[in-house]
Amino acid sequence: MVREALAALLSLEGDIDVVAQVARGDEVVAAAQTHEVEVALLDIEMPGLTGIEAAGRLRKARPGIKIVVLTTFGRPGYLRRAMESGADAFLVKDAPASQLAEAIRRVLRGERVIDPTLAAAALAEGANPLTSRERDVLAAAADGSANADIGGRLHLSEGTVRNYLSAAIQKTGARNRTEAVRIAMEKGWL
Amino acid sequence: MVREALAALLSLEGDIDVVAQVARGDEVVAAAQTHEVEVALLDIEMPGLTGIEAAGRLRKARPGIKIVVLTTFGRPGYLRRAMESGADAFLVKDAPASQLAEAIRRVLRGERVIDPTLAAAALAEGANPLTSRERDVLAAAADGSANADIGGRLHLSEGTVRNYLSAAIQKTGARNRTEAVRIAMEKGWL
DNA sequence: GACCGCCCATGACAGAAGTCACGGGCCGGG
DNA sequence: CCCGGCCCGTGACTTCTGTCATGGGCGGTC
Repeated sequence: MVREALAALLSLEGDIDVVAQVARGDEVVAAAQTHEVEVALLDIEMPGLTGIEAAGRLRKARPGIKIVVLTTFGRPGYLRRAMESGADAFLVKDAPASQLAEAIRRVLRGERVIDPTLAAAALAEGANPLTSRERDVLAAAADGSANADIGGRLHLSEGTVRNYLSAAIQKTGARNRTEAVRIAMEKGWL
Repeated sequence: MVREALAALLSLEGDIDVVAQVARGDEVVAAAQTHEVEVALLDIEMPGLTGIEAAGRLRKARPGIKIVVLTTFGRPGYLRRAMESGADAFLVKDAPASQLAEAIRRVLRGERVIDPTLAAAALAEGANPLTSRERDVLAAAADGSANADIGGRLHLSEGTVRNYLSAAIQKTGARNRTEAVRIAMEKGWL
């Protein structure tokens, strides 16, 4: 519904045509192959593939297409990963609607468009301090699984899970796993 | 942005006029007083007041206005509470856009509009089994606070917090507080 | 008045979580 | 080659969680 509404909004702009829409991240590249696309507008939260992953694949498959990433959550880590995946613009959904069409026009002129507040936050925070395994374990702990379950799922001993979680708790500055998950989520580290 | 886009979408329908928009739940009633409103379209996740709370106040202040509740999350508990607050329709955002205008027309004809799948889920699940205090404690535990912190915030002893949490864990069928929070959230019990 | 459910509390106990020290293997950089 | 970081593991220890039994007070209902 939101996608169709945004499409309607963009269609009202005289200089913008919506040539294709897909509901899933893993349908993005295929749609970009079969239509004349100048700009792709991607949401991060999508079934199939996230918008960030889709951006990376689209960049590889069709480097000429400009990419605008749109998301509900202005998490600095999202911004960082989106830009690393080749996005040309990064917008949050609570920005005014006028910025959307404007961002599309600007990326077509070769500019990069980023919310300045978010850019500052991303820079201030530095890179993701979690190692690959720490992220895995923390993500597995997010749903409330016990250490033994996580170990089983990731083929690790229970003690190792404890150690990784302890490290993640230290690095996030949290006081337990639940807080660590929340903080890592907010920063976009997961 | 989403709100403006939905407004644009609805404006394209010949028989619908968007006469007012607000960004916060606590501005809904005031806007309904100063405009000629037949139908109010409310999102649940809003700053200030939730759409459900806003629906209740609007129903009291202006009983004649039809209320359509729109939400990202199709949680049965949301549906239940929305209907109890006097909503005439309940839609999820991942429904096709055409349903939105259609729902507005139907509530104006006096009908109630509810996603049948969601209605079945709400009925199958029964009412919220958590007591008021269990909800309070569970909500306070959601961010990862320790029992002692929760007790301090809610003016309870640590042991009492433990007891309420234990009860909530039983009732949700969870195996620890984190899972209990997740389940209660999914069902819309918080 | 007896009963029930909710509220709040205490104490005891088993188990899970979190910290710390320590070890080995692997790989890349100076 | 040595060092550092990441990976994976063990063992010991403290603290926090979760469960259970048990109690009193309060408000409803039959």
